[in-house]
Amino acid sequence: MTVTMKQLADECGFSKATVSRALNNDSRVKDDTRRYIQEMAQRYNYRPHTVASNLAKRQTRIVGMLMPQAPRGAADPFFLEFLQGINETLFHSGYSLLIPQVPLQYMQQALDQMIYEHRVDGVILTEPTQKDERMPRLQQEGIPFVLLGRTSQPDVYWVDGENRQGARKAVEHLLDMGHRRIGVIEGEANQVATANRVRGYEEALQDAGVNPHGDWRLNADYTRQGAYDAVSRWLDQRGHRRVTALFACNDLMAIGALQAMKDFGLRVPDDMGLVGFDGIEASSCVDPSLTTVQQPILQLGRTASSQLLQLLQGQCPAHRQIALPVSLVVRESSGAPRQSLRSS
Amino acid sequence: MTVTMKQLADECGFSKATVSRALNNDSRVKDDTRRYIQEMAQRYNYRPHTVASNLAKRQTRIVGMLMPQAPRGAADPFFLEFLQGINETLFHSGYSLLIPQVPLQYMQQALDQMIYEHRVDGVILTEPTQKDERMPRLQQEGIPFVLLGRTSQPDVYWVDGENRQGARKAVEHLLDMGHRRIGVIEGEANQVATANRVRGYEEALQDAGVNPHGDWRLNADYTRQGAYDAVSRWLDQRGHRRVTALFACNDLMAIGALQAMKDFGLRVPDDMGLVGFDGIEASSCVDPSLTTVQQPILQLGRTASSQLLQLLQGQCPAHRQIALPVSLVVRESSGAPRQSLRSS
DNA sequence: CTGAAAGCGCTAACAA
DNA sequence: TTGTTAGCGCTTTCAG
Repeated sequence: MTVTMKQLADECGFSKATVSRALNNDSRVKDDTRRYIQEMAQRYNYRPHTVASNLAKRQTRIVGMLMPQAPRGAADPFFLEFLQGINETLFHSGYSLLIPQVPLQYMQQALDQMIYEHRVDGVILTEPTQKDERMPRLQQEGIPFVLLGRTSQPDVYWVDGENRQGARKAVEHLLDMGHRRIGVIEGEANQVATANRVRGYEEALQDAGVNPHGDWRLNADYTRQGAYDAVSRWLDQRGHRRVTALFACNDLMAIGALQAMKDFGLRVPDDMGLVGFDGIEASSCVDPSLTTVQQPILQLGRTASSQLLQLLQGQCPAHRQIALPVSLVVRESSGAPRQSLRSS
Repeated sequence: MTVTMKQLADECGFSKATVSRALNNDSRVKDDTRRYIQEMAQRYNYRPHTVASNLAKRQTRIVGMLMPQAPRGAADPFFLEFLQGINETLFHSGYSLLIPQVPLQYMQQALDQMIYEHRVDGVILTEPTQKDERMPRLQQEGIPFVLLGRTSQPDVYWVDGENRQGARKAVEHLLDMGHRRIGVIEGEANQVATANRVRGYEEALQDAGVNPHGDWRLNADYTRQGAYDAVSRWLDQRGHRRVTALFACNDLMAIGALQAMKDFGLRVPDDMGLVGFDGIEASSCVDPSLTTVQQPILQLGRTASSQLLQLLQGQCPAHRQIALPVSLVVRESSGAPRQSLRSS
């Protein structure tokens, strides 16, 4: 039994136009009538028909988000927390988030739907790759978007953690703990974030006068299982014989590495130091707890979405590029003394 | 540079109506013209305007999902996997999922928006409480919905895991391992799932002739931290003095319990056996790995969404209530021998 | 099999 | 300050 605006208008004795204005707080309507109409709307339990309103306004009040490439994705707690930051912000501005969480092969199709079928007003992209073809598409269609991650294109709005510096801090910490031969578990190779984290790793070693050996690099895909497999193989092949610590490009992989080492009979940190990246909750739950680079995950989500909201409202955000600082959280896996969860 | 249906129609030399029919595979249009029009649509890169189409059809092709009450929610891996099952199914039918992941106090508001402002065609509810006021709302508005969880209302469509039987299996397993005094870490009290799991726990004990003691019940809220705190307090107060094993109503709480025991200096399973519920991925990652009751999480999501899709398409699903079986996965925390991740 | 015309419910010029 | 009049882009009777 829904009441339409026309019915409400008739009931009020005003025209649809006035009712529409009153409900949208247009300044051109007399205070009395606005109050009256709003009151009536309440009484008749009137609710605007979003779809109709959207059609007329040529908007959807929906923001699309393309989840990262499989096999990473919603399984990574990082993105969950990120999502929460986004949702929070959007909700308060009356926007909702649409996440076509689909298999990789449909990713393009999902983006097309969002863009060309007018399903969303704006988009949040994550996990940019070296030459990401999603951005030109969005630009061409004039759809506002914000990127989680960074790109060299100067006209793109992005938000990112300090990947390179974070990785540096992680590796410098391992160096401080006395390690010299430090390996790295890399995430997917085509991602910008991977490149930057690996760069930070290399720089730290370089500064310490250590020349990274080819055997010290393990390729994985940002998943736990992927890292577990890669590290297991590496251990089996005795690729680790001279390495005393590993820096993993994210926590999930660090956790996988931890398990592989356990299964191989290596103790962490005694036999092998380990540092992760992201600061997901699980990093504090594993045993030994994981030393990691804490990203301001929620904040990344909030920032990305509020940038996008500004764009959608036709404003021009103060900064196009925002890099948020990260911090090293020292726990057990890198060799520090045990600590309890009690303090948390 | 979007092309509208009118433009396409003009280009084709047909009327909008025919074009609309052709593109929607209406049988009343000649095969030749249909093919021709579809070809032209491709060529001109025509994309239907979803909002307009939705307005005319009085639908949105969007399904809303109300995430569980805080503090549980998107932080629980269970729901992520569940979500994935839903998304998969919906995507293949051209539906998308809207998840207003908002603070608890806005939950009602979010539901209202979805319902009354015609933002969604149907809803998936989770975590029913004893007297859940969301269902009457939806029923009154005639909005199709499916429940994850169960209810006594006979006319509601629901999908659920076998909570009671699962809990029984868990506790019977502990009994088999020689435990008699088995405690339970309960989830939020007002949830139906909690009641059923606790019931299963009680029944198993009863059948074994064990009379559960009041001290054996710990109250928590389905979160890791909540369980950590509850168990820590319990241990401090020496409430555990006669208990040799715990059944946690979900894995997250089991993990929290694990940490609390570690911090207290108790070894699992030697000093205290532990079994969880859900079978989230993390249950196999912790140390010791967690014996748990595996729910068919993905399948729950798929089933719930395909039930809903049927309702949305005006069909009548074969079953109103679907209870999917669960299975006990025995790992280390209940006293079984260590096992490697390699097999996974 | 195809077309004309009337909406879907709301917004936004343009008048008054 | 308010009302009139066209749409937004698509679907769907109802005729032909």
